[in-house]
Amino acid sequence: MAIQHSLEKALPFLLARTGISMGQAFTKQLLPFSISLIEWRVCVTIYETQNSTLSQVAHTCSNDPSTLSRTVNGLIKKGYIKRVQSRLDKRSYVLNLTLKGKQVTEKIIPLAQEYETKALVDFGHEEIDQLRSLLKRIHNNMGQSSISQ
Amino acid sequence: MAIQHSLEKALPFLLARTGISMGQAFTKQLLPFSISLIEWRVCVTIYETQNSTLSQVAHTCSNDPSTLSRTVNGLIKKGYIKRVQSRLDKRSYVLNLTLKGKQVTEKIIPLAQEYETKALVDFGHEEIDQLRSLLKRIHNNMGQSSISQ
DNA sequence: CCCAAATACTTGCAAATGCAATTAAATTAC
DNA sequence: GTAATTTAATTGCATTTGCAAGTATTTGGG
Repeated sequence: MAIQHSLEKALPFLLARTGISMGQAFTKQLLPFSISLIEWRVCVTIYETQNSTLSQVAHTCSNDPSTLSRTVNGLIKKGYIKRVQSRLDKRSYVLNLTLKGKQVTEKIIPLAQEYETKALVDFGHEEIDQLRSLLKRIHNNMGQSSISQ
Repeated sequence: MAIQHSLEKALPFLLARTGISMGQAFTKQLLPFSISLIEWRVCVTIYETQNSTLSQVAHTCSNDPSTLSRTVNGLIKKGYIKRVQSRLDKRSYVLNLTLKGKQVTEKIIPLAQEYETKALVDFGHEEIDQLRSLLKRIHNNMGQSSISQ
């Protein structure tokens, strides 16, 4: 007899596939802007938290620094980001959007908000707030505890 | 002045990074079993829903069929899965676990449950249920509405 | 003060990924 | 019944990814 287990109840599974499908759908929205999903995430992260370093962005986005290093290089080539060596820690480079990068980001933000509204079309405000808070708690659990090592 | 926007409130972002970090953490748990995260997902999907076809598994996991085609080939080589052409629709192949595949899957299931428990350490039962239901609703919204096209 | 360990970032390289094109079969329209 | 369209799966190919190794810098212990 089969072990009692259900994918429909397995949260890591539900989370992963919801994240993947949202990502795929939003990637299509980004097509006209010639910006990839990960580039968008980096831009909006820096937009929000100025003077970020690469490792801070990597932590925020849960991506590998090596991946983001290349992403940032691409964004610098596109003229969206400027990178300056930190005076406090010469191993790090402080990242900021250029005017051009800021303009692109601000053009996409409303799109992202509209997209989110559609994805959560039948959700009430309290539900959205609760979902946010649950996700943040999980992310915290992941960062601290032994499970991520 | 900056547009009003916060990553900490953007659900697609929160979802993506939570899914990514959970995936990364569980990948490490799988290391001793020499099975990748996506292989595990395929196995447990087939474990639960016997006689699945590739496209059904792809839909369940929100992965590209071409990716899963290769994953399934690998799992067949490992002797975890058997693939038989469907009599009803000769374009499809019916997938099932072999005994060996079933044994491996059943060995990992408790680990996955334990892992989930750790990730949700400070969550009550109702919170977990609610999170599940919210995620499923989003996944539904994604599948149906115009946003995924 | 100095050496060992840790951290920030980059790069090489092999593996994974996803889009596009292909083949084969089933479905729909006429 | 046949032609056109859709669907299932695979494969080629270019891109992306992430681990491991390497360099540079900082931190901590003795």
